[in-house]
Amino acid sequence: MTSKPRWFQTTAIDYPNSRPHIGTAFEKLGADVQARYRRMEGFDVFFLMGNDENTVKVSQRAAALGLDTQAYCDDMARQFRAVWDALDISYDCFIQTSSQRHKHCCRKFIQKVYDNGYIYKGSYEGWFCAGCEEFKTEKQYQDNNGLCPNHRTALVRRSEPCYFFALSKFQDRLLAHYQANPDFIQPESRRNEIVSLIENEGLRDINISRYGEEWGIPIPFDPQFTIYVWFDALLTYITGIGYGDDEATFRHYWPCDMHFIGKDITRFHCALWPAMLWAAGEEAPKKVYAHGFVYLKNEEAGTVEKISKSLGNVIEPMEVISKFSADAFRYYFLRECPFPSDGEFSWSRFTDVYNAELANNLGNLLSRCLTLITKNYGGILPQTANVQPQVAVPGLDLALFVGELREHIEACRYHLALQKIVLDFLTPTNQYLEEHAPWKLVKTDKAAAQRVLFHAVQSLRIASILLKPFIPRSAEKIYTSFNFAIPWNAVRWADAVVLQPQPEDLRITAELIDGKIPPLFPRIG
RNA sequence: CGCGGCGUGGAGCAGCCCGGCUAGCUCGCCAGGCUCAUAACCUGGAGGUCGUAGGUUCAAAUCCUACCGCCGCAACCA
Repeated sequence: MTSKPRWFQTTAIDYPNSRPHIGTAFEKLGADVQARYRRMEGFDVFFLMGNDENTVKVSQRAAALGLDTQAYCDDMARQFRAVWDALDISYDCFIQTSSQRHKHCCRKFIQKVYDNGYIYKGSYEGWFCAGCEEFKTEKQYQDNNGLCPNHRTALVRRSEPCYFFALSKFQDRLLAHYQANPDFIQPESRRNEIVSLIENEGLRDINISRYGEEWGIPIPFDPQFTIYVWFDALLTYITGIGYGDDEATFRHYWPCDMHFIGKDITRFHCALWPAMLWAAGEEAPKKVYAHGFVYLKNEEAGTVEKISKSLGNVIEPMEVISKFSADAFRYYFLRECPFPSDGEFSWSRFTDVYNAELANNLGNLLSRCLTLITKNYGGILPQTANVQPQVAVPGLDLALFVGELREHIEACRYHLALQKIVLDFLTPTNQYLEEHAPWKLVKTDKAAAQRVLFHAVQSLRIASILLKPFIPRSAEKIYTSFNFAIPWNAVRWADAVVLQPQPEDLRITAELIDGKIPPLFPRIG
């Protein structure tokens, strides 16, 4: 293992009932920015993702399609990964809960919790539908006047044996943990929610078994039962890094630095999960980050809708990626939808943000710099070797600026980080060009115009570094358009602050067509 | 009284916690400028009862009270 500080992060694992939509992607994007940023900061990053397959609904869905459940899961996992790959999500491992490795390690874990005395046998009573072969919640019972929402047949009161996890025993310890670790649940609003929930309602022991299911992980100490999907799903976070079969790797990365989850499953991660770990003698994760949701803005109706299959308003990421680009997709959601709270998607908003900030501001800045240097200097700015560069933004304290961005990124306020880059850095650089007008200056004082361009290009270098976690491909294109000394792969976040002379004259290395670079972000018409 | 969030010029937001310069920003709109650039860029302008009604204060978008409206969560919806 390396001596670098390590950074282990996960995203929630997804049900492969259907393909991922833009909301699912939102979470992965937020996590990906963090992972990329941490790598630039020199961390030994491990980024875990996966699919949650041991649920009855998955086997039902497979059966409906006439497929073997495992084959169905494998195919869905392939499709999920195809989307994540297309979005440049830089995960290190993708785990399927139907994998033998996960099942094996999962059984080891639950056995340990059982041995430690936190699992006991009891019976679960509730409203059961014979058609669905599952219990319905009290709310479902009431909403449907005692009938099954699917079968319209009467629900029957039924009790069956089951195993309980003694969650209630951890209530005080959890509250103490929240108190001692104020950052454990982020953002703060979610933390308040959980704390008040536990203080007001308390925690009950939960049923962690299902009886008579074929699909799922059998409980080692009573194989007639399978493990409740949540108990099993959460365990990916440790089986994915070797719990139970690769002790060294597990010890290296655990406890997790950040679990990225949706705000709807906060309680599982903030209450159940730490309790499970403690019950097995392991440490709780360091931080759980519950991000907001993406809703759809219905432009005709002027309303905001939840994304759902039943409403038929699902937008698949691939639709946006193939129409525009992965970076356009990334930029929109990271810039326009606050990660800590909710955001909205609409095609017209997408067009606005893309045109205004990516095409007109960033892309155009690159174009004008490249063209000016090519036309007037043949692509090389003479006598710029060993010249001290300056920031082309008057009054900007670069170190302070980059430091503020760092704080935003570490708190997952990506929208504010991007806003700052555009407003406080890119726009002023465009203004700088306007003010010094090198296209005019070059006619009277070629050396002065050359200095203006030299400094303006520094902005592009800095911006590309700062944007690397957000829009990696475009950032690379910008950076590699010039002969900057440090290779792209070796660029650190801190390099954004460093203004250093280069041994060579600044020159354009981008591939030009008729002396011009094709627009980085062609405007959407 | 289940919990939580929101309501600021046409649209989207910031400001509110720790009241105080002419309520700030982006998009859109209008008028100029520039012409290096992706009809892009730059400058200026119009447009606001800061949800409603009270209260506290020399002073409230900002604090207090009530009400109205919208939304999310409510233990297998990312």
